[in-house]
Amino acid sequence: MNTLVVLIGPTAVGKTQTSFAIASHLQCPIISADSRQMYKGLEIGTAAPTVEELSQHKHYFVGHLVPGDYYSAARYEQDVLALLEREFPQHPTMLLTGGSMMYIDAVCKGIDDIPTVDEHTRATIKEKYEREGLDQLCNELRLLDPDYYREADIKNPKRVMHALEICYMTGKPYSSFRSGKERKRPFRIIKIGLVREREELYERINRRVDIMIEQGLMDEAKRFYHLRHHNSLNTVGYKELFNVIDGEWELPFAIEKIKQNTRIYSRKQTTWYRRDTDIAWFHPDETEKILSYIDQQLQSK
RNA sequence: GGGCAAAUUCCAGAGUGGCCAAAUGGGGCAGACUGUAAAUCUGCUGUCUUUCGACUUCGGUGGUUCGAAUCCAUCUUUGCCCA
Repeated sequence: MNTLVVLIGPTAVGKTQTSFAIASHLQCPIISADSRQMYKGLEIGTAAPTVEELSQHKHYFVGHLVPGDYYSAARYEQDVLALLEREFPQHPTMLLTGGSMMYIDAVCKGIDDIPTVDEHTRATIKEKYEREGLDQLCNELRLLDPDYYREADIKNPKRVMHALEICYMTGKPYSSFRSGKERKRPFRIIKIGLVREREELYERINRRVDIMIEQGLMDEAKRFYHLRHHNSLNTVGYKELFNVIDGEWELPFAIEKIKQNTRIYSRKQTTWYRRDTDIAWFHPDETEKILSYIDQQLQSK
């Protein structure tokens, strides 16, 4: 049976190094599950694999987009499934790794088939929100999709707007597209999680941010300043430096903020993964243990 | 040496007699998550208790008052000003 090994863990925990060890062991390419490393040009701020690392291990979904390109978890799901179909004949065991929780869940559990919102609808709802406010959008949602309204996070503008976008565009309630059902995959999934003591992780985060600055994160941010309103640049490490460019923040303050926001991000990832009981947890230093765990899982059944 | 101002819960900072365990922001913690998710949003944040509630807090001490973070005295510390 074909197998997808999924390596997850909070940012800066050490996924990259471990992924190389696993990829070498399994002799397979690496599928990145990082929603920001996909964008070309953001290498420093997203701690993307280096050119050298890329030459040693074949990677998919690194730098294949340009900041400003539209992408989503649903597209990622499709793209990865298509890739796996192509790769499994040569590599019956594949490795997926990254920190984008929803992307990983989209691959492992599937995501409902909801139409992609067109530009026009998106602009219409956005304008409506800005002009009439969230309450008005909620009122409308209650009429158009009472089922979703009941369970929706109605304080979250993004959720409310998206539901309305779908209602407007399709003429059907958003909830009619939502099954919430987990998809069965035609391959086995082995989930490996990496953890460190919080203090240890924070030290690594702080150190990594300092290194990013030394490597020229500021230049990278300057290069993409003109695209700062795109979601791909609404990213820890860039948004803070944009404030420096705007003259609102001093650099040292921005650096502290990057560290802090990265710590917050790592905690959010941990919260997400905590409820996933399929994950086997290891310390990143336990490479041998991880490899033998994978072997053992591969041999079973 | 003299004068003035200030000391508030992790931090900043409101509060000037009861509606104050004390606004608001930051930070911290926990959580949600189906379409640009490194996004977006929520809750908690003195102690004990499931709730009701009880108890201890607003630099120290001592007063005034039915009642004080708020008023008075004094002490300590800090800042500013005059020497």
